[in-house]
Amino acid sequence: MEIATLVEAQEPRIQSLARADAILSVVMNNRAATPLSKLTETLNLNKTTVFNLAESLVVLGFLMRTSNPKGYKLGLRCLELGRHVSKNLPILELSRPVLRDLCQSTGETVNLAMPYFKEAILIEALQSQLGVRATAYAGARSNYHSSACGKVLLAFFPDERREWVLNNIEFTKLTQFTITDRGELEQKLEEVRVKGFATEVQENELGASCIAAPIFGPFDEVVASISVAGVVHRMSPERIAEISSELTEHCARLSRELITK
Amino acid sequence: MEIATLVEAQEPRIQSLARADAILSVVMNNRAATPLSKLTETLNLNKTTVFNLAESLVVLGFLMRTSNPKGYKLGLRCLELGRHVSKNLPILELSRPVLRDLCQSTGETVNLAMPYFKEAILIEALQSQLGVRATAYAGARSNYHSSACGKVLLAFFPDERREWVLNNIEFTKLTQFTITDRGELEQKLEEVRVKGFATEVQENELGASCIAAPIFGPFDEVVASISVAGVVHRMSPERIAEISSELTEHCARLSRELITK
DNA sequence: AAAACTGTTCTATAATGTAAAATATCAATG
DNA sequence: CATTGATATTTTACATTATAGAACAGTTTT
Repeated sequence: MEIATLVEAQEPRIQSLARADAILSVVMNNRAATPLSKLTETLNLNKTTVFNLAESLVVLGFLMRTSNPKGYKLGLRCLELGRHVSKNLPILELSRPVLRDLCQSTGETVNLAMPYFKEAILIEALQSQLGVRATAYAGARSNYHSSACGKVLLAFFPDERREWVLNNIEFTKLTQFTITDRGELEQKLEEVRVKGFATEVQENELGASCIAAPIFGPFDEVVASISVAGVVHRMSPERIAEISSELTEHCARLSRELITK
Repeated sequence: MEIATLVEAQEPRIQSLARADAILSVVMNNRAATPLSKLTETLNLNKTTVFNLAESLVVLGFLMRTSNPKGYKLGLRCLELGRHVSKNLPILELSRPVLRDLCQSTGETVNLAMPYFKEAILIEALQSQLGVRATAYAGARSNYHSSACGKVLLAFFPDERREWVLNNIEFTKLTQFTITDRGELEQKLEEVRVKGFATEVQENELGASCIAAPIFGPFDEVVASISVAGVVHRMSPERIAEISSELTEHCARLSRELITK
């Protein structure tokens, strides 16, 4: 089977890189500074191993040491690299004005997402100015099975890639409305392809509702999606229809612009 | 409040991490996608070594493979980590409105910088709306000896750290006005400490001029600096005086807010 | 069609990363 | 203020892993 040769299914060839990356993940997911002890126990690795890796990451700028409380947190090298990525993402530059427009016209939170490994990742997130709003932040990951922006991406992936994702993700139940059955999800994805956009009502988070449309690249591949997220009671069927038509229009234009670039 | 320190002088303990980081640097500094061959020749490493490292970085998301032209570019994992850093930098959140204010009131480009290793790094950069403007982008590094935001940081570092920087940086001559003599720079830094802010006139780039003031943390350590950069002919002595007083005021307030956090 | 170039796989080996033990540092408690 | 316990480093020896050479495959150039 060729599925095994998908880049994403492979194991990293260099062990220490995989471990260093795991350290960064743990540090990232810890609100407070992460002490060495916590790292070793979560990663189940030898003290010295983690210590040497972490200290190297400090020297390289990926981690910083904090002294009160003693531990590690993410360093400025991450920021440097991250900024370079966003600076060189044509889709991001291209869609920024669109995101602003949408945020303005709908008053809701607007996100730009791209496919990652087993999740989508938010590249940009403009917060609604309303008091009660969907909260999202750039850099956050978004489930393929429960979020609107994830579902559009998944729906329009080439079959092989969609298969791979469906085979590899866990259908985590986030609310009572989350789709946890693969067959059911595949059916919904078919609908998404027909309609040209995806919706999600409290499947990801209670009280929140979301609409998303796809952006295609020069080879007709989905490269990103834009989503509008709001509080569920503001999202009447009429409003959803309204927003989705505005959204799909914008996304279609962005796709065209991407092709001519 | 936690204070973070940089361990700058040491070598990374894990070779493969150092090499992976070097790969990321090369890829970052290449405008176009970087092919394997270019990586191996710039790093002077064996083909296979670089290949294994790079492929691992792909699997982990730090790099992406491009097919036209064939090569590597930075991946979304960098973005994910970078966003997490900025999301958790209190100084950034705190100063964002100040940066906006300054950008509005002066009409010039405004930057927030933090100390990195042998350079400062721009955490945020708000571009002036004027046609002719100083260009800067978040994630970019800024020299300690030639930029205003670098010089303020350096000026207010504890002696030991300033010593370390002065001993380790190269005084690269960027324009005919760049200070390339250590003694001269140290004298200027003394002035900076007396005045409370730093200026720079075409030392970094011909035609550009810059003013910067320091932000202090809870232990009276410089943690960041804000700079206002503009085209040199717009920066008359009077205007510099004007801007610097506004700037130092803002920075002093930010310092106070940081202390009480 | 051949040659030159770039990227990838295979394999042996030495160097590197690893982990155990020893030491040091710090915090908490009697 | 000593004593214990917890956490963080350093040292050291060894085994595994990363490495590089060689062979192979896949492209592009001539």
